[in-house]
Amino acid sequence: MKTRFALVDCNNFYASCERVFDPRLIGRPLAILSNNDGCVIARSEEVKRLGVPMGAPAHEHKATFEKNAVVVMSSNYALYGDMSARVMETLRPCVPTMEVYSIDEAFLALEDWQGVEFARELRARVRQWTGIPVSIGIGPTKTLAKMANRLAKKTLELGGVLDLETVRDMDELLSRVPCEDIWGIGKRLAVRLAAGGIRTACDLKHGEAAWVRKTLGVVGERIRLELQGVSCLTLEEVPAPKKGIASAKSFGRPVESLRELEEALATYAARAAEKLRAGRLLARQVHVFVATNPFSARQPQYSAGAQTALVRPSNHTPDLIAAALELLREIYRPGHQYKKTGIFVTDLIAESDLQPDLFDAAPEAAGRVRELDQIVDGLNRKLGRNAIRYGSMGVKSRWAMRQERRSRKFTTRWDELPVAKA
DNA sequence: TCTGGGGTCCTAGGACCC
DNA sequence: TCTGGGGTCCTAGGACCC
Repeated sequence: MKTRFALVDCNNFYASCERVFDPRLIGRPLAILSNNDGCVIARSEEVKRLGVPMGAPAHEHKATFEKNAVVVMSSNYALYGDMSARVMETLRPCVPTMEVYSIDEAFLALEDWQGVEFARELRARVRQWTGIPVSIGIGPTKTLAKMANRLAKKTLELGGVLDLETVRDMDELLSRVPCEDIWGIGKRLAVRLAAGGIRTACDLKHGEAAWVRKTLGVVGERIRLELQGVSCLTLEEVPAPKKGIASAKSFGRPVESLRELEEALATYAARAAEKLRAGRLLARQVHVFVATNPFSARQPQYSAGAQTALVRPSNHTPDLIAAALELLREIYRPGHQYKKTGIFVTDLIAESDLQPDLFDAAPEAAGRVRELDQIVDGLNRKLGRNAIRYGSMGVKSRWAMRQERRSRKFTTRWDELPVAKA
């Protein structure tokens, strides 16, 4: 039995989520912005056709947006995360195994009989159950399934589905795919390949093994084999345990005072602690960084980081805040216009793997600490993020990111449910 | 004026050990 | 006066992904 992979990818995912809950957006050009309303991170087809590239700074395209009546929205991750879960749960029972690859993509392992017909039905089912349109690419390796998916999305006549088994001349097809469109090859590697005369997926597939290995390392060699149909990347059904958890954000406006940096960093540290607890993990290392705005050429630049080990692995909010603020005071230099700060916790272990320590607080005290965290998490889930917070996180948050046009949390908060009028 | 956030994997080089 | 080589672990930096 030969293995075949399908890649299911939601079309313009964030834009599609918004359209499910506001049908007036259907057919209108729609752009979704990153945190801080900074970059364009999702575009409806209409916006793609206007030539606004992925990741473009929003302010550079303001005129295009105005001229074409583009609806511009802030991103709403609570909504997208929940819609993603619905899509994944729709797919899961239809195949023997699957890997959730990102918020809007899943690799499926297919049985022999599952081909174009199956993919069409699956596509219709996801559309009907969740409102989200998807494209499906099928191939003998993950890299080829990914490529099939891109082509399915781009070629309207295919109806959103392409199985490479139905393609007669693979080399002809591969010769129309430039290297930088191959999964795993970015701009830099494409330049290196071009220096050796390799410009298309077909060139790479037939490239000389030793040269590819030397130029791109094992990563490139794997891709070359995958293009030949030799599967090197397996389906990761169970997600690998996390190695680190980050929480970092740019400010809505520049920040100079230590006091405000501390508030922001304490807020991110609390968020990191919350994520640790959600995954039943403890961190041993805490890294902190600050940076000025790298795009601001006229201002003096400063960026710095520092790290420390916690006395005992922890996911308790005050522990992380204390460690983070101490590091911040080490690296803070007055007189700079800071744009960003963040925390990164690493060296993670499962709560259940913690070795008891001779000097640990009495068990009942540790239990109370855990209970306090659980109460805070519970209230914040119910009342909204940071409804209950530590004093060091501040109240006014003048540094908070901009999010001027966010839709409601239609599916995850009772008080933001959509209202239907009959 | 305005340029995201959260991850992964690989490699090279240094420290250290035997 | 002579002064190895192989293995492992760690870290920083680069490249990629969505």
